[in-house]
Amino acid sequence: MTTRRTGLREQKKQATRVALREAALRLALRNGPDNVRVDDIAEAAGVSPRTYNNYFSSREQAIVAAVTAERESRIAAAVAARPARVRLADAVTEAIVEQYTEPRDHDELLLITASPTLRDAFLDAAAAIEHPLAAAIDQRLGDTGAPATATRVLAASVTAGVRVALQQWLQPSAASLTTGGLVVPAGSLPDLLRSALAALAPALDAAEEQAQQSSRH
Amino acid sequence: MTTRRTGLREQKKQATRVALREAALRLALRNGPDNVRVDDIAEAAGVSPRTYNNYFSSREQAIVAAVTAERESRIAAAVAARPARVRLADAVTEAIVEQYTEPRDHDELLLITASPTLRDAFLDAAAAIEHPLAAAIDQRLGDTGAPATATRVLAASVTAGVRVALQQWLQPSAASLTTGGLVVPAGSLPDLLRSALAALAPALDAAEEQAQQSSRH
DNA sequence: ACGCAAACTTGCGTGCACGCAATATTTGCT
DNA sequence: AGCAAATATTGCGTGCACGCAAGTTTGCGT
Repeated sequence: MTTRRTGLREQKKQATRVALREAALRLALRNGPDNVRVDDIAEAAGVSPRTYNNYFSSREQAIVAAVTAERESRIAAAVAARPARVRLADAVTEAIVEQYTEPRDHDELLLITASPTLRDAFLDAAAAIEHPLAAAIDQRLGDTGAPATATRVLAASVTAGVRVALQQWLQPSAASLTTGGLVVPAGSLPDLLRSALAALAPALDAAEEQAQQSSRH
Repeated sequence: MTTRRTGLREQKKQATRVALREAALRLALRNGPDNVRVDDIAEAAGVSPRTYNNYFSSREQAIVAAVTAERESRIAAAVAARPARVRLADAVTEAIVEQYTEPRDHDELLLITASPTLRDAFLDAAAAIEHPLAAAIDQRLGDTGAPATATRVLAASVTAGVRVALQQWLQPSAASLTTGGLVVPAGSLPDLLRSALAALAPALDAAEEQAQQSSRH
């Protein structure tokens, strides 16, 4: 019920998708991120180069997909899993922090930090949480099926907040400059996420409030 | 004082930049958006194809740049121009609505609506308001020079809200579906922008409140 | 069991983005 | 004015994304 669609076909598709992203990661770790051609990945996964682009629309996408895996759906599930009485803002924040805190292999993160191109692809991949998140938020308030504008904006904003936090985290820790004030960019990812999303809590609260008002008839 | 940097060199750069984007727009209008090769644009602007990519990093970018022009800086200026006592949320919202309402030629917008690739490029271009916006917001509250995390998140969220509004506006007006509820996607751009940004007003209010508290010593 | 239709893969061709190194132009300085 | 450093332009070469039109596999109804 998670994937829908028929059986054997989809199975094979997922298989090649996994094969591709694992091959991509393995080669990137072995040869360095810039010394991996998409032909190599395709060959290592046993498909044609053209097929690679039927699965991933850029060279970097497969590599970060291997690290990111199915984070999007797990975040949405984590939001849905929180008890209905916790604040929406807290549910979202903690679900995100939880999914970004899990003990990821550090080799892979170093790999991503290495190449600017990979960093960008990583940030782009994080944007994939937007739609699942919108669905989860929509379900928590009203669940109107058709996600209202406010819901979409909130999901997009949370996604943007996550991006900002990740940017600060990946920042090459540019030290204090001539501006005088120290910018304190570095920090632990959970802290960065929490303080980024804190700025959006009032908006989430307001939406929740409004949904509760219109539900009690 | 707007651009800094020395004189004649920068002048020529801006000239070719304008030449490129105007050539791009003209050719796109004449031949249709998909029948314009970057070599054509470069030739029409009197530079080498390689130089084109020193100015624009994608084929579509020059076309949308011709329509978008300097909207980013104008939005930032419009935010700064509002009197200091209007709510931050209102200042931002109205500045954005104002800049997106100006009587743009409709031929150009039809052009963008035509090709999916151009639509994407247009949405990407809208994201360029994020940094100017962050600067403007930062100036309005505290003006700490080093934009705080909250400021960056708010600017990113507003940008995301604008993107959602533009998406709804550009939507091919998919009519009501089997879901039963009509989604009412279409509408005037100002309305869409206002209702999208309304969802973020509480967050902007909260940030403003907090800035005022810490400023009164 | 058979066969058709839908979905997936593949090769090919085209246009594109961009690193690199050579060349040309502008700038600031004396 | 003249020169050296900084900065822009250009051609070239490589790898990549993707539309298209075969060929191949899978699913499903009868």
